Amino acid sequence: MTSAPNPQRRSEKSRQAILAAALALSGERGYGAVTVEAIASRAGVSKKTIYRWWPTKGAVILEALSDMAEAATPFPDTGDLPTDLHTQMAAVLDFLSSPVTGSAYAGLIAESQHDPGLAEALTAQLVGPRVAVAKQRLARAQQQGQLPADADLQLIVELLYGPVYYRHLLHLGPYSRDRLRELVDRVLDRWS
Amino acid sequence: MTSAPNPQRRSEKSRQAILAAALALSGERGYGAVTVEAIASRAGVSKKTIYRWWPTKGAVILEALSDMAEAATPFPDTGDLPTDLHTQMAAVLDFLSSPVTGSAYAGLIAESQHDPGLAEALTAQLVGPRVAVAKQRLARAQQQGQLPADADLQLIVELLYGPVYYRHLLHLGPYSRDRLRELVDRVLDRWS
Amino acid sequence: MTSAPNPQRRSEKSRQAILAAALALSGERGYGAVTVEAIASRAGVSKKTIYRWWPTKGAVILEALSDMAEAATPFPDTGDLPTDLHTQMAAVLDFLSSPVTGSAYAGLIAESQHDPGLAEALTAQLVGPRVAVAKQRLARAQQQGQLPADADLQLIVELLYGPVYYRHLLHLGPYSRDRLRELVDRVLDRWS
Amino acid sequence: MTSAPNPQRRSEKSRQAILAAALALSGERGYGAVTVEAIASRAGVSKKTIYRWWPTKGAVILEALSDMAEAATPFPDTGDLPTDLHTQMAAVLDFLSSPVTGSAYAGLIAESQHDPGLAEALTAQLVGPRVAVAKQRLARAQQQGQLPADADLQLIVELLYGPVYYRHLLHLGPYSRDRLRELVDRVLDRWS
DNA sequence: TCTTAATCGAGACGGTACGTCAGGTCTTCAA
DNA sequence: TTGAAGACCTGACGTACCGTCTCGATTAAGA
Repeated sequence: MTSAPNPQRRSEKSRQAILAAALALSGERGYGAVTVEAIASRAGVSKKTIYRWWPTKGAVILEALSDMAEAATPFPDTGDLPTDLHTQMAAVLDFLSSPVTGSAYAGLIAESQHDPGLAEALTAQLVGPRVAVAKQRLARAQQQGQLPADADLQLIVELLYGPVYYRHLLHLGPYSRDRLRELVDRVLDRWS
Repeated sequence: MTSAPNPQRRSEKSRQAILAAALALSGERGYGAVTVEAIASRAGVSKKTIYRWWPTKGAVILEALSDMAEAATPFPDTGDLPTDLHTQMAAVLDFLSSPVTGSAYAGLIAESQHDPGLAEALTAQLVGPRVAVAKQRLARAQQQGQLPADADLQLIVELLYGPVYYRHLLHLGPYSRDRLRELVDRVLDRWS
Repeated sequence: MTSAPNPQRRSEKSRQAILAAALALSGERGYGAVTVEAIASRAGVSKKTIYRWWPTKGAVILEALSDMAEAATPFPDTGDLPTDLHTQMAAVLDFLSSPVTGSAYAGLIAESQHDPGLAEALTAQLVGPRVAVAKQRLARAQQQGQLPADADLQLIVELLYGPVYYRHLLHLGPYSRDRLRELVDRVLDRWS
Repeated sequence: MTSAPNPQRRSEKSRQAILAAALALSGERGYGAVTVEAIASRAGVSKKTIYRWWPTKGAVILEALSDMAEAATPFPDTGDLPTDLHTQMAAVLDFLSSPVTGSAYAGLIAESQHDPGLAEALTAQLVGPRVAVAKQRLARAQQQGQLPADADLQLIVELLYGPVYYRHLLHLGPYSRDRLRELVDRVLDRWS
């Protein structure tokens, strides 16, 4: 997706400016305002430079979000499984609700509906890794006997994240911290 | 959304042609090919006629899907709660997976990310009603003692539909009928 | 041009309103604002009614101008040829320069460049009759010996009106009364 | 009118194609067929490119005609004033009557009736220069004593060109070469 | 240190679709 | 049976972005 013809001479300054401009536009004026031309103009960069390094404006947004997500809290392991899950999901919720990243992420999911390549990159770079660490945490809990050996980890993950994304993408409003805790407890209930 | 200034003399023939053309385009060439110009051309209708009755191509698609959904199976009540839920959710799943309605529905959710008016209409006309009948079925089960009196029906609904939408919108592949049954059983298990 | 399919039941009130609206629009907002829709709206009349009686907006304007021109001063005969010519030409000049009729007339000539039917009607109904009376006046002067028997009356008319239209249509500003008098004298001078 | 924001990198090939397409359309199917879309389509050019360099289709036609007119015969000076005038006016007449330029020029004058900017550009670029050289020729004749010192050159020009435009724009048919000669002789008669 | 080749900004280019406007035809309903 | 109202198809308008492309100017290698 973010293939680079020859990354040696790539201008890091331009790259930063482009990613920042894309996020800023999305945050300030909505994902609809994110346009290659608008990004170029705001970043003080030519369109050619963007197309040289990214195939799509979606790829730009994805890279911007990936950069941010990497910096965000990794999955904690305090020994208390429900609390750890709640901590991590709260981070995801903040990501979805933040004025900066929220519309960008929602727009990205939206755009991935018509762009298979973007869809793949999105799961590979943004969603997949986070799901993977969640599963790892659950597997560890399973090894420690906090979850039955035959617990279906994939289903647990879907029961946890599904409702969060569902509410967000259908504009039903985000979960409160308390409600999120309730969700986690209820899902783990019969497994723990 | 789909407000009509003066629907008295509206041409029903044109309306049908437009909705059919929109769905057909989406099914055959993807949501990206759904364009006001393309709809007009295929429906043998002028763009003006579309803009007269719908504010957005999204509103056209929404109306087309609403028309279809109304005709689809209503929520059954056989007395067997898990089976009834499974039946209804399978209908939703088919709606999401069908080559005809699938890309249209996904595209609609996508577009609603940048269009608040469309988002509202989407929940009001398409999602809301179906969630409402699901809740009614659950409430009836509750009255009959199949669910505890303090069960959180809203949470149940989200645990059921959340994963389905989640998998669909993040392109993780649809549930099989068996897997769907497992999901229903697992969720209800928590309140038995 | 202004043919009437069935003039029996034609509403004189509507006719007046339409002609007045057309002239008013042209005078107030320029010929470009003269639109069948605008005329209909301002005259409180349906488009159909206009199309029933006139083939073109140009025909409407033409009829409006013809009505006015008929009411204007006929060609005088005081015995003094240069003065009579000057009087008549001043009337034409006023017609061209008036805020009410000016842009309408210019627009009509303009439109006649792409509409042969309108062009024919324009000369037949508006220009032709006025040229004819001018020629009649010149012929009378010729009979009375004020012009040589072999004077080319057609050429005289063209030398008189040509410059007036030329200046007007090429936006060189209208003649002053004095300058107009000079023109008449100079032209007649050639045949004295 | 035909101002260029930054003409350095303007594509001369596109410019030529656009001007040629505009003239061809006007010649083949009349000025009414001259449409920005039709020009773009025939010239193999995007509409944006036309709008980038010209404000109006009229401006395109004007530039096309200016290019042609520049290439046409300059005002001759054989020493014989009437003949020189006749030569030059015959060129104008051909311009007006040619199937290629005729309808374009007439349409241009027509359009200038509702477009003040175009009107100005028309006189500045097309009409003005040609009138100026005519006046220069007359002034030279005046210095050589072929015309009286107090001859009104402006009026002479109007008496010469006025009738030509008058007949053309009111669709009275063009002058024959002989008739044109007659006109010139008659106008110069009392001044020479 | 100096070349030299890729990258940079700028923005013109051929396109597609947008949403609007006017033209001219046709249907419905009240008078 | 007319006329006001206005829906309808057509086609052009002028604009916004798309993704590609040439320009010089800059810049960071490798010679």
